[in-house]
Amino acid sequence: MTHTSDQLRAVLSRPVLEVAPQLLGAHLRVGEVTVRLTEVEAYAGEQDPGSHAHRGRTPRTGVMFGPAGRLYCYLSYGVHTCANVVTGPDGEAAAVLLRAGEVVDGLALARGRRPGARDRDLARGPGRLCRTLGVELAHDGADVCGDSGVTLTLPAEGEAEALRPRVRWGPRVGLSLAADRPWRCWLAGEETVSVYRRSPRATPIGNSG
DNA sequence: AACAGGATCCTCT
DNA sequence: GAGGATCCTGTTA
Repeated sequence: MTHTSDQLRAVLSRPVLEVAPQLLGAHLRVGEVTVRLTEVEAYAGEQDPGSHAHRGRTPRTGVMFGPAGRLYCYLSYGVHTCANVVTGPDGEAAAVLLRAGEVVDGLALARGRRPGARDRDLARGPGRLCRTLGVELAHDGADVCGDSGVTLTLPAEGEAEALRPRVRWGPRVGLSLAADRPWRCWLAGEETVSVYRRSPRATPIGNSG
C-alpha cells in the first residue's frame, strides 16, 4: 500500500513484534538501489538483554530512544554498517534489524558495490545489505517516512495477506544474551535469507531466559 | 588510558 | 563447520 508518511509512521509506532513481520516484503530504497526485505529481527529496547539499548541510552544508541521511523545505524566489529528501523512509541528504544533482502532495482550498481558476490548474496546478511544499498553510519537518524533519501514502502494490502502464511519465526543470529528468544522472522522459501548461527558464547540451549 | 566484547564477513576445509 | 580479521564502543580505573 502507498502510505502517507503519517500513516507509515503510525504503523512503525506499533509494538516491535507486530511491526517486524510487516516489514517482510517491504521495499527499502536508497538512491538507485532497492531491496525487498526477506528477513528481519526484533529488538525490544531496554527490557531486551540482546539489544544495544539494554543498558540505557548512549551516544551510539540515542536514535533508538527517539520516534519511530528513523534509521539506527551502527558499526559491527568496527567494520560493517548495520541498519535498524526504530519502532514503537517515542522514548521506547525498540527497533527492527534489517537482516537480508533481495535486490529488485539498481542491480548493476549493487553488483559493483559487492564485487564477486553472487546475486542472491548481495544483501544476504545485515552488513552486506547495507553495503549493497550504500547505507553508512552517516545515515544514522535518517527518517524513512520523510524526505531523507531513504524510502520504505510497505507491501500492498493484498500482497501482505499473501505473504502472511509464509512468515517463520526463530532465534536471532549471533547473540550471546537472550539467544533463545524467537524474535527473528523471515519469508519461507526465499533464497536470500541468511543462515542461522548461534553465538559460541551463548548459554546452552534453553538456559538464556 | 586500557580492556574486553561484539546484532559480521570471508576464507578456508 | 571452524577460525581469524579488525576496530569501534562502553566500561572501568
